[in-house]
Amino acid sequence: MDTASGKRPVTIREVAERAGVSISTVSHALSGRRPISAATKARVREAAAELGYDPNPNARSLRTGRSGLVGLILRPRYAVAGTPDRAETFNRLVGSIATEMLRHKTGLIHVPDLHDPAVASVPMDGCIVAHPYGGDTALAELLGRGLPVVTVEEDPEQPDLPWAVRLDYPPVVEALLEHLYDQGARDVLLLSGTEDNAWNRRPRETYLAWCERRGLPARTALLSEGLTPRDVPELVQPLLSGPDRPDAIVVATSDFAPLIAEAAAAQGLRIPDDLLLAALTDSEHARTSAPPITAMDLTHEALAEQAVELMLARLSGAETPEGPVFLAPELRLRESTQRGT
Amino acid sequence: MDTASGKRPVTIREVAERAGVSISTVSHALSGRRPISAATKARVREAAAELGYDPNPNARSLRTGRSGLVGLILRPRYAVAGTPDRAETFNRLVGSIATEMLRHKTGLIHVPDLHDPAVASVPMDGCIVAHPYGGDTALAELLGRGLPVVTVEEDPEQPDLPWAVRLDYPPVVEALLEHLYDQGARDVLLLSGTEDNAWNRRPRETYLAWCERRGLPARTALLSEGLTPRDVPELVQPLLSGPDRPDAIVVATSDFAPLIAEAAAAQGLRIPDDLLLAALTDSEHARTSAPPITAMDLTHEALAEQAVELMLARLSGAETPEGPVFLAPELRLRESTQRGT
DNA sequence: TATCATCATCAAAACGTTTTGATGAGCTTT
DNA sequence: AAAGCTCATCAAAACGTTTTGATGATGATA
Repeated sequence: MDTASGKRPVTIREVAERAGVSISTVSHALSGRRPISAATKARVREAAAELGYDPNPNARSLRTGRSGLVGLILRPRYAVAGTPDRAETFNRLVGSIATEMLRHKTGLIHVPDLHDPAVASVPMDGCIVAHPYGGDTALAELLGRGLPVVTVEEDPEQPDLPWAVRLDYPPVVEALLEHLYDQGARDVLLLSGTEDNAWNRRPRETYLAWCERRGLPARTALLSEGLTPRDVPELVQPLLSGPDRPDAIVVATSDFAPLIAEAAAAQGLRIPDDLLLAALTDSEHARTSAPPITAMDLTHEALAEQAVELMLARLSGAETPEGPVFLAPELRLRESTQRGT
Repeated sequence: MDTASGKRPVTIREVAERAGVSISTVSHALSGRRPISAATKARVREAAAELGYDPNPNARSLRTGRSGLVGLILRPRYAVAGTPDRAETFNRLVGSIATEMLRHKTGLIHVPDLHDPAVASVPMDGCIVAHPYGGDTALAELLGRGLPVVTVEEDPEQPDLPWAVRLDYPPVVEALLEHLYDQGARDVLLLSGTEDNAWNRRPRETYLAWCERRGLPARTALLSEGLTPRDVPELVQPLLSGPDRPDAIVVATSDFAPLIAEAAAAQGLRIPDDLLLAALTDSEHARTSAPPITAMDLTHEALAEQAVELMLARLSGAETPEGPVFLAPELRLRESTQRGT
């Protein structure tokens, strides 16, 4: 077969020659932006079909200034670092945005690396930045270029940036902490992740305020999202021994929750009887662990839906609210925080 | 702030003026394709940096004929139809390819709709078509355009199309069937999906051959991948009652396996004691069902890795094997097919 | 019959790059 | 000092569209 490669694509000029008209007539006939007689239009259509004409997207975009494509930059590094354990979050993030874009029949580009000059830049009409860092440089660059940007979660350094789809953490985190309190917890340890984004910052703020209000000690530590499962138990071990061990742990990265449960078991601590355990993301690990672990679901699908809709509305020139769209994470109460009644 | 929008991007002409050189000198200085004196090169670099110059990707691609972007067309409709239940497969497919592309710092475009003329076509140097249909029209169109194509799994009507990454089903499906036989199954029912792709065709062929060779009855039925969970039990119910009910079921779509288990339980059939049950994809549903269900893992991640590597090798002009790359699916034996010893 | 409006089509410019053949300045060689 | 080279830079063409002002033909009006 001659499907080999390097077959030169059909241009509008060849269509014009075949139909016996000028280039501009072809353009008008196909786009319908100027009246063309029915006969000519039919001849042009036929010629285009016979030749298999497909307009060169680069030429078109160069001329019109729009590509019809939306970019996607996914911030959390750990997700890309891509241990298989962390893949679920990444897949869900990417998959839900891709699904939404397909529903709207609009092309989506995963932008590989905005800053590397060796990487060709990408023709996009707008860009979705998911989970930006504090003072995110990529975000700043895109805004500096005047490109329409929609963020999923806010840049914590610029919380009032317009066109953000945000999660409303405080009420849900507080509900979780109150739940732990109800179950008897008086010494709650918070293990945050190390990426500087809204998901790590906001719940921490709420936690600190809650401890203060309740008159409880605030105890926090960091647990990098990039850790391998091997590393976690030994890091957590010392926190669980000794007389002043916490009676509840809230860990950000839910993939680590089962590992903490193991470490606890190794110390002879039962969950939930001796230690309550909850996570700030949901995941298969959390759902299927024994016992199942209470977690906050970030509702990535809903975030994706809102972000894509907002972006497409902006690009189509529709009126859009500049203020942030707030969504509520969902609390999934499971056995790890429910003591037998 | 003036990050509003519509800010006209910086062109190479402005950089040239600022640096006091010609346009072509700027191009050469930045690309290094012709020798430029160190002093001039520095001046150009500086001017570009100060202005925040970013070459227009459309103009560049128009001129060079390459965009540096790879397209992705994901065939299975049910995945896109996107009931949340089926999202796992879609996310894993998309996520693993996106991950690989990011690793290689190359942009990936989700191609929305190849045939809809209302949808702008997309500037890609090559395209990965995942799980093509039999006689796939999109695949044919891309090949017709002379675009480099790599398929994940083959078009079952054109199994010998070059540059495919394929799963080697027969040995693994046979191993599964033998396993069922060892566990006592003598009447195995196969419930295939309705999408016409390799994943539905190949295992079915192996099953029919195996039944023949073993002298067992071949019993197959269809269960559309697009069914909602509600529909499945009542469709399956009649197959499970009566004197000639099967003693083992292999169902393609693993999300349906737990539903079949429920239907069986409703008939008083215990798994694995009265009925063996296995699936031809793996999923969370299968892993966490009670009992956990034996399944064939299609190793999407490995497929993605091979496909992306093959595509990038072709685009970079490297020597690549035309013949298919074969990978083996992995059999995950679980309780649903293991009778107590 | 001469003039004017209408309609369909055309020619040319523009989008922002990369690429290539041409040009001029500065050295070396005779 | 004239001729030949090398090196750095430039001007112009080309990529394939869309868009717009111009043009010619046709039919209606005075």
